[in-house]
Amino acid sequence: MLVDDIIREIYNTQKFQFKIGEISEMADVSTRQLRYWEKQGYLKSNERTGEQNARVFSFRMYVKSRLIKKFLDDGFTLSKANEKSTIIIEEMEWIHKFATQSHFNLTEVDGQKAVCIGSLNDDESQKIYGFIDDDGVHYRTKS
DNA sequence: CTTCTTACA
DNA sequence: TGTAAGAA
Repeated sequence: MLVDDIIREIYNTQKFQFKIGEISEMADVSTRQLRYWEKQGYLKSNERTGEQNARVFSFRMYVKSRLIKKFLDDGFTLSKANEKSTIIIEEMEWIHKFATQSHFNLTEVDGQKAVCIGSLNDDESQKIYGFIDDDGVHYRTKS
């Protein structure tokens, strides 16, 4: 399975806080592994909650456990799987920050949200805008 | 039924 | 890593 497919699969999830059993089921990883990965510092759980001091994992940790699982399946060692997963998580965070902090680039064109990519010359009508819908991303000038 | 820790195969 | 035990 491709990383992009996993990301897409993950973002269809609605819930954003999970118990270890839920992470285990969703990411297809044993609870034993999850506890071990946490002990190694590959995963971090939030403040323990409830009577049994049960771990609570964030959505990000679900993403990471799912990625580690993918790389383990690909034959990487746990240590390497963690490194590769960490890089992807960091990239995702960077992109998320970029997107959420780039409001100054967001405009409305023809009633649709769009981001100005720039223009090939000084002509305002030549500015290229990026749009996104269910079919994906596409670019065009103002109509 | 779930999770926790510890210990052993 | 799996599994079992006893406790919460």
